[in-house]
Amino acid sequence: MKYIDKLRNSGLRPTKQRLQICKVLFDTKKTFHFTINDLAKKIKKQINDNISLATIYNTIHAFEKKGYLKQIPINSNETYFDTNISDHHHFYDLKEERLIDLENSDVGPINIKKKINGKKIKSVEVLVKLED
Amino acid sequence: MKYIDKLRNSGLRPTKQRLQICKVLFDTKKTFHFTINDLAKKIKKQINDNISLATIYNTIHAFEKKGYLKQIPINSNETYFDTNISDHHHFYDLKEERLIDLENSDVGPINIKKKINGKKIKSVEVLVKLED
DNA sequence: CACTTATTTAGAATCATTATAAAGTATTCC
DNA sequence: GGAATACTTTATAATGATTCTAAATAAGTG
Repeated sequence: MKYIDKLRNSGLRPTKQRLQICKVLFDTKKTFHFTINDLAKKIKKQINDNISLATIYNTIHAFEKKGYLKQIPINSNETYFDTNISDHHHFYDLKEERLIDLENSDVGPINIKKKINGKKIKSVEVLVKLED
Repeated sequence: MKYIDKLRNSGLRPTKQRLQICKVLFDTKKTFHFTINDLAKKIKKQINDNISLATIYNTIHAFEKKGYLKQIPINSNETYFDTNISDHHHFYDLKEERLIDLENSDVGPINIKKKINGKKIKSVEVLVKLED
């Protein structure tokens, strides 16, 4: 029922589909990275039920807007999301096309000295590209 | 003739189209960010000649592979490129969907403490998202 | 339960990017 | 210079992720 409350509290109706997606995304101790395509496969495997692709897109975007997911800035034809919404960074292994978490403690503090008038910093994200 | 040599030296034939694209990209003191669509418009305006979109894609990818351009990691439906290939970072103004350079001196040194076995760091890129 | 509003859905539409394959151009070697 | 070869360009088609549409369904409210 924790997901029912979570959804209700953010103004999202707790539908069967959203609850199933919550389960796949958040019913695990480990956080993970995924694309919509990854997620669709995972859903198909874990729940014995079909959720329309459009619904997966809608839900992921709603969750991202509510702050339950983060997009990872990376150049790829697919959009990557992260269930780890804490302030942290990523390695990207160019050869294996794989994202690896960098804990905040793995990166020294980042000091942005420049200011832009009337703008606030919303996030600071570091992408470290790896090669062999 | 500098572009002819530049291209030849990297194993690319100096074709008319590539030279024209070089002119648009590199014949200016200022570096800039662009998408393929931006660039196509710029080419149309600056040279009175048509270059096929396929050629623009081919050329930009060739230039990126040779290190004359960098892709900017950002979530957008279009790929952003940068003629500034030096080690530097970006602000991204979410509202105006605009990229702004952060000189290396605007960002304190970034210390990546974690190591991945057998992998070398190729680049470290910081994206600072701005909101109002 | 009736009513309003949000959500789901299949399929179509969109749009950036990549593939194709034929015509054109640069390079090489004589 | 003039083949022969290899690389490029090009228009167009294909691909593939994402978004749109509009009808059907489900949730919230009184």
